[in-house]
Amino acid sequence: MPDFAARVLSIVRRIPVGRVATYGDVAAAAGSPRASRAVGNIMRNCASRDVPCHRVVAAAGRLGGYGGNLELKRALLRAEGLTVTRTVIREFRDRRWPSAAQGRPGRRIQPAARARAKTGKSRAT
DNA sequence: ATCATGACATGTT
DNA sequence: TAACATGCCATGA
Repeated sequence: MPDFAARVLSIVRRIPVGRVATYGDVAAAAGSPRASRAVGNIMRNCASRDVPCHRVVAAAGRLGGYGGNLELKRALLRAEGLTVTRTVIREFRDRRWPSAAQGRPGRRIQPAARARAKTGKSRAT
């Protein structure tokens, strides 16, 4: 269903200059907050140059990946007025996409995912 | 507290 | 089916 992809592209295109969004944010805006991987995949295609895939970064302000030209991504970000360190963006949460809820009042837990995330290993006591 | 690892979730290719 | 430019949580060191 290309809808998702189209939606993602549309969203990424709406990212203003000097601002960045995470795959998760884009995915969430696209309708599936868990489809961050899908977003990355779609970006990888980068069918449209109108899509500033370089403005899409990983969580925590990390750049994430960029088809072998990761430094290019950093350069682009810096060129937009962002401050990027070796691995993360400074003031990231301050430069986050306005629509992406800057305020993160604690992380919501997902009982479902968490229940399976236990790896089934021996848990303490 | 931080880094790394394991596992699952979600969608496209 | 498996891989991927991820994310989140919990655990282990």
